[in-house]
Amino acid sequence: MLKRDFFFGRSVHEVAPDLIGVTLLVNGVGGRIVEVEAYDQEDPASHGHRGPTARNAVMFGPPGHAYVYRSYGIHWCLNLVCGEEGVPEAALIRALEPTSGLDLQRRRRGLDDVRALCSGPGKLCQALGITREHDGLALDVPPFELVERDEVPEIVTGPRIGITRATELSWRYLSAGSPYVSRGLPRA
DNA sequence: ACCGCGATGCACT
DNA sequence: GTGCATCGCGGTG
Repeated sequence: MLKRDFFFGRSVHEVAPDLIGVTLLVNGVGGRIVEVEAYDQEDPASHGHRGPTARNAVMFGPPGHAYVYRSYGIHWCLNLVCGEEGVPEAALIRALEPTSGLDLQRRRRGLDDVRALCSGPGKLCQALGITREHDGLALDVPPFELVERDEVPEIVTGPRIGITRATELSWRYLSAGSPYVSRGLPRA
C-alpha cells in the first residue's frame, strides 16, 4: 500500500510523476498507472481554477481522496487529490496497463483487446466500475487500493490531451514506450 | 493515417 | 444556450 503521506502536503507536480508505475485497484480490479495529467489551482484548464462548486468540492477537501466527475455527459473520469486541504490540486488518471480482473474489465468494456480496456480516462473508469459513487472516497481504504511500485519506470512528458486552455504546459506524464497509453506523443 | 460527428450531463455565461 | 480534462464509429486518403 502507498504511504498515507504520499498525497499530503505534496504538490501535484511532485505526485503526478510518482504515480507512474503505481498499481490502482478498485475492488481488486485494475492495473499499473501508465499515464497521468497534473491540474493545479493556477491552471485555467483545471476544474478548481474558478473556485469551489458542487461538482469539484472534493478537489478542495483533504488530499488522498478520489475526485470523480462526468465528462461529456457520458464518461466518468478519476482524479487523485494532492497538496493541502483548501487548495485544489489533482492528478487525472488517464491510462492503466491492466493487470487484475481482466475478464471483468472485458465484460464491462465489451471488448477483448487488453490495450483498449484502460487506454483513456473514460475507458478506465468503465473498466474499473468507477462512477459518482466513488467521488470523495478515501484512497487508502476499500474499495480503493494503491500498491507502491517496486521499480521506477522511465517517464516521459508532453502536452495534455483534450483541453482548450494552457495547452503549452507539458503536464502529462507517461511510462516511456508503454502500449497502454491513451495516445502517443506528438513526434518531434 | 486523419477528420467529423453524435451521444449526453452539467457548470457556467 | 455554449462548451467541455471523452469515446467510438464511419468516412476519406
